[in-house]
Amino acid sequence: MPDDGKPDGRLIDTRPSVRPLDERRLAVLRAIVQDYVGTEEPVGSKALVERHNLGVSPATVRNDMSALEEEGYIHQPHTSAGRIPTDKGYRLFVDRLAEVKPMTAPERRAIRHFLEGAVDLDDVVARTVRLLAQLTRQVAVVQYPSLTRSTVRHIELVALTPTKLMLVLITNTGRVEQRMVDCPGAVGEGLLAELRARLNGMAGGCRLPEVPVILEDLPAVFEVSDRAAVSAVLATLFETLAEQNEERIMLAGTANLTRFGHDFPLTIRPVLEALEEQVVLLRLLGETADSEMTVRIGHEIAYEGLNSTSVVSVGYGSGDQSVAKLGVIGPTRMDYPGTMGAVRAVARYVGQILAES
Amino acid sequence: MPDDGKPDGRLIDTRPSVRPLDERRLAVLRAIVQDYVGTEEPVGSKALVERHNLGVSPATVRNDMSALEEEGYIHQPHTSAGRIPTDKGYRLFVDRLAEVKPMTAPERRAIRHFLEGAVDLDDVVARTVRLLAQLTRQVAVVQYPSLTRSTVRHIELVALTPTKLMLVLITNTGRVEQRMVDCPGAVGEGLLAELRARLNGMAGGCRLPEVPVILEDLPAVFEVSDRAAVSAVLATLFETLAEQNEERIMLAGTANLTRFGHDFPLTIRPVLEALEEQVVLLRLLGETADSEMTVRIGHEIAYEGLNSTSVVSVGYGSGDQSVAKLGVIGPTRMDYPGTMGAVRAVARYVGQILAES
DNA sequence: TTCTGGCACTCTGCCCAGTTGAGTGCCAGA
DNA sequence: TCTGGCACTCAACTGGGCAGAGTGCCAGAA
Repeated sequence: MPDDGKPDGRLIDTRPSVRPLDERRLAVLRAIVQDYVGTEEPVGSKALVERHNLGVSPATVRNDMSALEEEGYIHQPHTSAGRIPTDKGYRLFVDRLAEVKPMTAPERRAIRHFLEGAVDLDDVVARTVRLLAQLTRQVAVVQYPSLTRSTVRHIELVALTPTKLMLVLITNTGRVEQRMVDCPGAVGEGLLAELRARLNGMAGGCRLPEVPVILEDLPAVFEVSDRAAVSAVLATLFETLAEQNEERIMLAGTANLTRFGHDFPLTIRPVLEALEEQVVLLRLLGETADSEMTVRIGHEIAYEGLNSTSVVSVGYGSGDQSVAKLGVIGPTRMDYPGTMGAVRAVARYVGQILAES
Repeated sequence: MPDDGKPDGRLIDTRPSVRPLDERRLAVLRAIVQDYVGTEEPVGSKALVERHNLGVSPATVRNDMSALEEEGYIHQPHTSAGRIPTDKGYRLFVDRLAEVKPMTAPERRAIRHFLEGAVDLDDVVARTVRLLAQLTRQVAVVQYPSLTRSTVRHIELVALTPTKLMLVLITNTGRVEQRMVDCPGAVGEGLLAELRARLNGMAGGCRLPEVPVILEDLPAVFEVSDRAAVSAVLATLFETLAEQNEERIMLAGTANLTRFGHDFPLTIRPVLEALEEQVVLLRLLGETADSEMTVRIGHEIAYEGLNSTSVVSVGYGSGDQSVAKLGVIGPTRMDYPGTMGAVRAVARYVGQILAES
């Protein structure tokens, strides 16, 4: 059989549906995605050869389209209409056809400058999310640096009344959590000072999840009469640490949803609903790979209301390690290279800003 | 002239445009508002007499409508269509024709129960705003108890490094603000303790805006060598107090915007944009009267993007005095009595919850 | 084998005219 | 002052016809 001559014959191809897509077909798919993203209208063979110089005639492109449709990469709303990429088509585009489009130097300067103006953690997050929304013209989501990854900078105890303490936990990312503690008996200033010193001595600099383990035996160090109070404080502290679900998220750019498509109310409603559910957003970001950028397209997203959207997300961190995630939510029909470029750039700069402060 | 017999003749009427509207006309206006709010469609004379038993014929109602239109209370999208209330019409409806619809007993119980489950201030606000959005099926806004009205419960200073302090301000409403302070020189533990004691002694229990006045001369009490550090701390404290624009707001129910009307994208876009501007929302709530419920309708709202909406807002507080505002934003075509009832009820219960905690 | 030009076909979208029906304004009479 | 009747207006719907974009297929060229 003449097949033998081909280096990538069927038998050794591990990507079964890819083989029939030779270079030109991929180029056609890329062109379709690009055009559709631009015009928001099904794209036909003639328009395609006019805008991109593919070097072949519309008829040829039609054949390729036919094949692409066969494979499920594009789809036709009705006979005698142009083609629209499917989720699978976008996936292929993102994986093999698109380059992340880097920000230009002036853009990068602007990002950096804007973020540097922040005065505290809240402001950093607020600025980041606004910036991201503006750059991508989509909905941006930024998660506050998470408790699990960060370390204890300081633990403070304040006596409000003899039996009522306030516990303040400060992390290296600048986050502050405070709780009230009701102690079973009066707590003297001496005990308070000792407890404060020991807490900071033992737990200072530690990762938050490790703190309970480290402090486990602390009550034993104190006088029997004081142990109840110490335990109460510890219990509250551990509770604070454990409440990881208290992770906060900030959102911006919801007005951009209005640029979603023509069939508004139906599409936009579930998205708005999803955006109000912190849980959904957290899960969305939680599924992001730690190191590299994650793109989820349409039905790849577990949450049903977001099935007509795509999510581009990435971790960001103050050092080499990521402490939280951020991302963008937009229509599946979005400018992936541009969006990915913006997301990556913003994540990098927030990381730098956090590391500096 | 025969006019003399009428007790409310022109000369003593201080509401010029109201006189010609006798009882029945007002009833017609009320009926129009009610129907339009329900159906979202222009309401005609025939439908009106069918649904409400006005005791007169459609022709009569038509005359009344004509008069109402003359006065600017209703308006016709085009000849041979029904009538729609104008902003002025809604205004009259709210002022003179509508009763605030009280919540039913089970509803009140549910509200109370739901709010009682809150664990801290954040949670109270979060629950309140969700509840309000759900009850009214509109966009709800709740302002965090404001700094200006609240008092100092405690001020804490924590040395992070010899020259870097952390200042924590705790208010009686449970709100906590923290700032970093860079001191010009090292701050000893003794100085820190004295400063802490004096700050709390002098400012504890005071209203926040009064604090700067009270502490103005504090540096003079300390050794000359320490004054720079004290001043630095005070500067940061005053800054924190002054940042009233840092007032926070929580939002819920934006998905309800999709029920806004048919002409979506145009209406909803500016609203979403407005909702992302904390400043706009704060001003909106800021214009709320302290004690009573405020209703602003359509063009009565200063911000242009919200000209097709109405805002129902009211202050709430932990005691007799209001410490913050909350409210609802919806289409001018909204159920005013019901919305006002819900807003009032929720405000009352949040107040109670805050007072208890 | 692959590409190309040509051709017939299929749809949607748009325009146009005609019809329907809700709703009005006005008027004369109770 | 209210009512019934009547003519009028205008948006919304309907159906037919037309234009245009796009396809699929086929026979012939490279």
